Amino acid sequence: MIDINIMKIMEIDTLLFAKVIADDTRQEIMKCLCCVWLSVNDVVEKLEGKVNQPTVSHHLKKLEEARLVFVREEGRQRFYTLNEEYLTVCCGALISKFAPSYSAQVVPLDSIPTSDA
Amino acid sequence: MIDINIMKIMEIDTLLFAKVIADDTRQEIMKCLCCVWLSVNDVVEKLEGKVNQPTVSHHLKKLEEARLVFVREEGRQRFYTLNEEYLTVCCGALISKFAPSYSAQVVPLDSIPTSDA
DNA sequence: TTGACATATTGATTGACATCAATATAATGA
DNA sequence: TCATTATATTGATGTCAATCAATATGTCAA
Repeated sequence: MIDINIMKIMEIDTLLFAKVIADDTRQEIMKCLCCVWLSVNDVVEKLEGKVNQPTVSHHLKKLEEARLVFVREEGRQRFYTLNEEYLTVCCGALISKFAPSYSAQVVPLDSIPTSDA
Repeated sequence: MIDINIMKIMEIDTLLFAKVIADDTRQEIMKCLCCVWLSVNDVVEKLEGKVNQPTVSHHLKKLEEARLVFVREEGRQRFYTLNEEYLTVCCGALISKFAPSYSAQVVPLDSIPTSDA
């Protein structure tokens, strides 16, 4: 059980995770999507003209590919929300990879999501 | 006491942190510097021709600016090691910012380093 | 002081990617 | 069916950053 989870956290692509969160606009979008479901246009409006719709779609796609958001389709709209749990697991993977001394006290081994999205 | 630490974790620039770790070569260097002190040339050799010395110096500078490595000068050599604690704190800052629901169980509030490097 | 070594800096090149305008696709209502 | 709305895709452009060769800076030994 624990072994499986340790294996899973090892498989996490810390480079992909880092690259996806290493963008200002993307971090702003993540902040918007924390704890709430928003449509693409909701996000565009929340960013108040900083970027326009295709750019937001582009970033949401990146976040989706990195499993950092959940998507729910509803008619012609797509609602997104942040996958806080997976984000936490990725941070745990970073610590487990680069700060093994702090791994034990930090990584929540029993909250790792399964692969079937 | 806890308040001060919470304040500190809030001040952490999660965008800078993400950008610095969002590079393959830099992650390899970080892996090399985990738990050991290495000189610049030691790192160059460990990377076995992947990049050359100026590139390694460049990356080490970035890591130093982001407080992710400690430096010790010794004669004409400079030894580096990964700052595992600060890396852990940065991960905690990410979680506290983007996954507040998981913040409590993950962030090690009492292991935040002081500003005087 | 001079030569060898260790690291940092500079300038040029290149590739990756964020952004936008324009357009395509898809769903809904009249 | 047609117009409208919501989102995605495409192609072009510009910017940033990784990399390297060459060189500078700083340290040690003889």
